[in-house]
Amino acid sequence: MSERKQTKAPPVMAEADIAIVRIAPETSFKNKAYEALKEAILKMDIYATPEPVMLDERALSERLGVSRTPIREAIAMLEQDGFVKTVPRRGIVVVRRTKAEIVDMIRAWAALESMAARLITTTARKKDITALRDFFKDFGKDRLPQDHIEEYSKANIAFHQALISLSESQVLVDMTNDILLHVRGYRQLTIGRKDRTATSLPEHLAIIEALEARDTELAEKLARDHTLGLATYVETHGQELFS
Amino acid sequence: MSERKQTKAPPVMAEADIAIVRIAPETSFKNKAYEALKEAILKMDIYATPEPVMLDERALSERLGVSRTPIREAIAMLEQDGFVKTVPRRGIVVVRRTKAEIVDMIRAWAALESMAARLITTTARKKDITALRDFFKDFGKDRLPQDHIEEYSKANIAFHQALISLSESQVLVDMTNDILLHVRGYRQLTIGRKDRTATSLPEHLAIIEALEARDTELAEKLARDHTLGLATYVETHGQELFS
DNA sequence: TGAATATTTTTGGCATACCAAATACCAGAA
DNA sequence: TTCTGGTATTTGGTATGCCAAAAATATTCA
Repeated sequence: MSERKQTKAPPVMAEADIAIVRIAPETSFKNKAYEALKEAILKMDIYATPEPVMLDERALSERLGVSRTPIREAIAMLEQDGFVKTVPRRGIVVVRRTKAEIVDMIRAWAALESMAARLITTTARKKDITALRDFFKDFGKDRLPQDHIEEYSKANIAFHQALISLSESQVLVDMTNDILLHVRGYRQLTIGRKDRTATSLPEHLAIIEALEARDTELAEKLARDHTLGLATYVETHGQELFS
Repeated sequence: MSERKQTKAPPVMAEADIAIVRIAPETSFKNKAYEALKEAILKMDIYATPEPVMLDERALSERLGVSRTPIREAIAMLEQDGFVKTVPRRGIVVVRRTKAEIVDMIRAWAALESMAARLITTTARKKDITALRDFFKDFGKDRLPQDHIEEYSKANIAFHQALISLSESQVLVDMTNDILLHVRGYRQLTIGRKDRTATSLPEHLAIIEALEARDTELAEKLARDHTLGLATYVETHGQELFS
């Protein structure tokens, strides 16, 4: 069946062979609204005000220039993600996580990253592991992380994401990214990262070394303890912000 | 402010004290549809047929006796869960996971349960840990698990869920339950559980013992390896079912 | 007869209108 | 002034109708 069509009209097929990649399915308003709202929620500082942050369907639909229907579908999606919660006849409130939830999420993250490390020791290529050092090539004894916090913080997150990607497990990548999205806005987390920059770099390098040495147990342990350390920091120093 | 109201009109307040429990918020059609569709999807055997399973909005709305609007919102939610995928102008297809995805999910599960075990060794009460044995009290040398597979399988799942609950981390509980929902339908998983019943029980008991001994590292390792064993089984014996 | 083409049907996307519950607001009574 | 009742408004929930793209079907022409 298929070969007949292929060999049929060469001149005509020629233009069909050109990079037609099933063009952008022109994302629907629903998805556009979802992305827009998600970005807006992640951008705002949820923990800045004592009053709960509310969303209004009609206002949003007017704001984004679409009807309420796609907006409502987008909100249903965000609710599944755990970013908002709609209360019938009351409104849509942006979810604020408690300190305990944040700590729990970081622990889950530690578990997943630890598993990623384990997998990496058995499957990743040497060169890919070594490449992880590049994220920190701009830091050293002459250029301390704690003196360039913003820059180091970005390298830090990039490193963790690259690390997990090396596991070649899309599930682990997706789950940890999800967690990161929920946790990023928590102020104490950022502070925790800053306070820990001094010990952070050596720990990262130790993890890389264990991975290169294919020391499964050690890599797993180091990765776990590193992130678990952040959890402990937040648990100890973080204060409960409004309920 | 508050005490004044309390001491004001006793006779009137008397009737207000009657069990008024903020009646059931009567779940919306959207949520009812979500639950109904989710259950239907989980109940059906996705991997039984080569052809993709499709859903039809209009058919569903007629079937459930509601309009398309709540149906569409429910489907948007299910899509976030990863149970279905809607293709514009094509239809809504029930997602079928590949063997690799299933294996990855089981590995993530292993990571999370391992972390739960770790937490349990430091926080759970002795009696709660010991109570885990009850799930298997009906099995022993005189009544082997492999001779009562169905019964043991249920006890097995109940044990794992109870174990994770002991961590007192709602995040871990939710994440593992999610994974379980996605993985349960995969036939090779069930077969794997059956083939492994013989070694399963001793491994479970070993985990419980490590927990009771508050041996963090050991409990963590045993919990991890136990579930990782299932992942390996599926990876080795499971066959790719229709792409 | 077969393939290109026109037409009908199907299907998800979106806008709009209306409903009912919850709330906010306001006027009148104590 | 304060409390009570009632009314107007707000807000999420749902039903309907129409649109356009894609697929399925019918039709026409060589």
